[in-house]
Amino acid sequence: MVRNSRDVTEAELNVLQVLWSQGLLTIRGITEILEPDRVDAYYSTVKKLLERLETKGFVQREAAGIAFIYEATVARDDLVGRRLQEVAETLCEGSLTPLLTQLAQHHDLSKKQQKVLMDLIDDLAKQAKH
Amino acid sequence: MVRNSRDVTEAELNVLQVLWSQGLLTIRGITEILEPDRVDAYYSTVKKLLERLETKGFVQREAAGIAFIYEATVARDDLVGRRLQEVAETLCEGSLTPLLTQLAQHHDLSKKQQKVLMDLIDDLAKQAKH
DNA sequence: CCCTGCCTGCGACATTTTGTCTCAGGTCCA
DNA sequence: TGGACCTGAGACAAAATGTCGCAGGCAGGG
Repeated sequence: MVRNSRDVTEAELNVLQVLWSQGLLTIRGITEILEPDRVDAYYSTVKKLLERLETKGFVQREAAGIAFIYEATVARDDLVGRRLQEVAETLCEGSLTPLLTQLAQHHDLSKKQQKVLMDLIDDLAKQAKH
Repeated sequence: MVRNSRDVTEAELNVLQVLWSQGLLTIRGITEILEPDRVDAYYSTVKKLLERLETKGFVQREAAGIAFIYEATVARDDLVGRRLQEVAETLCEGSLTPLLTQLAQHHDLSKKQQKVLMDLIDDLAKQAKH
């Protein structure tokens, strides 16, 4: 019963977003962006969040004077990729085709775009079958 | 701090998978497929899982003689769609384009297929900009 | 030289979520 | 009438999450 523990939790993601948009930051820097009105209390929270992110390998830090400076080691797109992969594995035995199909049908693509996508999917299907 | 509570948990998904592949089933039926060796104990677990799935609207039941018969009300692809949507909202401000990009780059598509996809993505980008 | 402010490591907590089960009470049939 | 099987309601333990507190170190200003 190994728990699923999602890659990044909600609160952790907030921290990551800040790092993605601001680049390198100290704990305090991040905290001031996330909770400017209660930096004191929230500081520890951010610290813990970063600690967890680091053990998961999503951020790294580097000494800078008295403090540490944190930096994201995954890009937003990496995370997107991971999650897609996870969806594929959890629901589609690892195949990505169903994801493409979903994207093709579910959303605001023009008829033509849908056709392009569906053709590509057919293509993939053949390729897999071969 | 409204918790995220994923659509369907691991254990719940197992139940759903059975329903997807077998169609209509009673609690016992599902249990016998999932844990044939300990039906007695696991029966209650499946019952609870179905109960939760029902409140989430992912299965429905119908009286059938003395018992209830359960049926999935979401298809696997629906779930795929939901999860993709969630990824898009959580990481891409709702845009699906990054997901397509990820799919295009990340995986075993031929050069030609990649090109097709990327063109489609460009297309989408233009369309959005206009 | 000492105080204050900021930083760090380490751990505590309260809540929820999840997965598992137990119980008490009905129903149906051999 | 005794099982065998169902159901509703709820108890639990473990783990995940989000929040903080505390003690100790370094560094510059008064």
